[in-house]
Amino acid sequence: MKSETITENQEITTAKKIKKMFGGIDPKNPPEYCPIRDVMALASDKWSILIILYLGYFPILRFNQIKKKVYGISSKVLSERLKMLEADGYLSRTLYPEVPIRVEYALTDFGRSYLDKLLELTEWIQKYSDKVISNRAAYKRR
Amino acid sequence: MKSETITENQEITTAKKIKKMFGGIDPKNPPEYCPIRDVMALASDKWSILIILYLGYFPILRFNQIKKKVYGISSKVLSERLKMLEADGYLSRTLYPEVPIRVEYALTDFGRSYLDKLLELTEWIQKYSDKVISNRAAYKRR
DNA sequence: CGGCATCCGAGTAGATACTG
DNA sequence: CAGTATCTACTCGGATGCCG
Repeated sequence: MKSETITENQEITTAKKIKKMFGGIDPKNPPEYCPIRDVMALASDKWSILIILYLGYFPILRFNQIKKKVYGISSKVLSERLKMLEADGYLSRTLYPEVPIRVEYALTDFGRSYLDKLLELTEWIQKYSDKVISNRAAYKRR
Repeated sequence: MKSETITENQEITTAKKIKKMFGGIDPKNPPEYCPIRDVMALASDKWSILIILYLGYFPILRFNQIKKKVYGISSKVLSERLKMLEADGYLSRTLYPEVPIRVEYALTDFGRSYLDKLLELTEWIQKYSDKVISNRAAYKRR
């Protein structure tokens, strides 16, 4: 049957992708360290995502501007995340030694390319989040 | 200039996507609760991701099979994640009342559609994880 | 086999205060 | 303004033991 064949092909493609990935993502080799997990940890962190999204929308932002926009984040966590995101190459930090001091953050090209991927995922999640929430509510009621 | 125009268009498209999203993702309204963050929290959790990837590759898995594959996860955390992922609709849980009991987990259609999105992101991360790790090392050396 | 209950330790986030 | 320092609170994960 036609639709089954398509489905099967789709599954085979998916399986190939996953197989290719498990070389890197499978934490069994080495068991103690997996770079992909490590990179994912920062990149999928809730604060990181919001910071990257806001810098995608407002190309240049200063520390306290980000802090206001990313509702609920503390100075401590924000400065930690900014430092890590800079270290990993997602964003740039430019210091202007004026008085008072001015620091500007912006996405790098690399950061923008990640933003594109991220947007695809968050769009999907946005599209289905209501469904997920209602799934969850229905499950609780059982 | 041509390349600038393309870049600008790309930025405008990105900005539109983000703007559309901020209606849902911006935690300011309501400040106390954002469904997208909530859904993301589970969906981007490192254990959840590994579980979904393995179920993408092996269509049906039992509890202890998953536990062996997802290296390092404890029974407690695995059963928590499975319950949450089932509640949110990503996977199905089928109990066979034999002795000893048998329980099988599989992705739902919804779970598979999420897997597709997830693979796009993890492929990107896999592609660039070396770069990120070396970025990070270079940053530390400064 | 497939969990759940309990306890405990580590790490992380938040609040607050302070500084170049 | 852009952080850092310190302390506390609390969540989360791991270990263990038990049960249907």
